Amino acid sequence: MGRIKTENNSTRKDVIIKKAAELFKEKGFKAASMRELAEVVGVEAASLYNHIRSKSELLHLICFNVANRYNLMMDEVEAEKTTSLQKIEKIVRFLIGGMVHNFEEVYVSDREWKYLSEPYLSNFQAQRRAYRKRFAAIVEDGIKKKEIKKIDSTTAVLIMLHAISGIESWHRSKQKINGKELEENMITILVGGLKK
Amino acid sequence: MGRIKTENNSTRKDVIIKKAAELFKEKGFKAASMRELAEVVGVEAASLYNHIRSKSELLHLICFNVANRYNLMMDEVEAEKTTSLQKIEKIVRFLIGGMVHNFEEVYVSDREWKYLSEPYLSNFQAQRRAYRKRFAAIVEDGIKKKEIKKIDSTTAVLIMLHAISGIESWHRSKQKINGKELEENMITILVGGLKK
DNA sequence: AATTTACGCTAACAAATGTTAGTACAAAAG
DNA sequence: CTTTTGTACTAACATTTGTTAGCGTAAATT
Repeated sequence: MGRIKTENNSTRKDVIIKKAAELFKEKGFKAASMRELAEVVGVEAASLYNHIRSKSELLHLICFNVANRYNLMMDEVEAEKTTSLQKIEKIVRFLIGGMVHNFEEVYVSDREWKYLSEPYLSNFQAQRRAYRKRFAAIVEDGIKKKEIKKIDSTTAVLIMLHAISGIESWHRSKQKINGKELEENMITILVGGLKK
Repeated sequence: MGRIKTENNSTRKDVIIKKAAELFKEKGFKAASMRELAEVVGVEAASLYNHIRSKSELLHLICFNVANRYNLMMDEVEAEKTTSLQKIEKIVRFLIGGMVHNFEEVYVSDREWKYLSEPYLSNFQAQRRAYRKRFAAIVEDGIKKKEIKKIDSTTAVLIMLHAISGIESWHRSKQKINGKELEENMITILVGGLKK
């Protein structure tokens, strides 16, 4: 077989990571084998190791790529001088966008992170906790300012994050409404459910 | 080692299924091995096969147990003569209760069903689809009767189901509010987000 | 053109997996 | 007490797994 085909200025490693995200999404990290990944990439299994260190490296590259993007977004939102509800809406829209346009990667980061190996596992979990805390703080702030119903902020965050990760079902579904429409519907229900 | 200890009038098979649900929840179906399960049960791996046919039998027993309960609940709700919003509230409360009190089993059925083998996989998916359709029909009905905001019913169902399955995080969380409080908060946000 | 690097291949490995065969013995049934 | 059944054990199996070693050649660099 020939070489791994790259396009634009992505490396061969990038190609492998992309295909890995698709495979891990479809089969789950544990069930996906390196031989399957190799076949999708168009190469023998052993050849993958010219580009990557291990299977678990693939997982942590995927997970931390997503986590970093989320953290950056959160920095941006916190810096804004807008109402809490507007901040929440921005976060939710960002997350929905991620689920719609970077589906595989986000999905894997969401569902397969528990197979990360140490020290990445602990690091990832810490980042996740911190991120949720920041999100909850915004909700809390909105409650104090009476923009938002008096509810448990942790539960509100939990609902939003998981509702969004459910976009997975939307991807699978046959008769799907378009992405923009999905986003507006989700905002209506989620943000609408918070508003006082 | 001695025999598998049963209590009340549960069979040894029941004990294995229960432990399997816990293990599958913790490690994931693929990552959980029969040798690990055996250790938890207090027996050698080969001994499990005196009670069960295969690893995958365990998974489908767990999944269909949950699916059957859900279908029965749905029959009951549909038969009621109440408003759509009341029906939805009842469904949501039932689902939350399941996540709180039968956590392992429900979690496994929710996240690991894709590892079912045929023909169980197709059967399960069909039941899942049907169940969601029934749920969406109730939402649809509420929209027609102007009890509920004009939204895409499929999206509404997706949000509710996934928000509820996110109770997983609540289980993991250290400083958790109690189950009843969680339920009321979820109802406020979810049902509140639908109400016109 | 000559040399070095990148990258593909085949072959093989040790470990882990689900599962079966065959055996021994305790509990239940007669 | 005797027989039968249920259930646990050890040993072994064929596969599948991630990964490494060693080799050859095409591409890149000089």
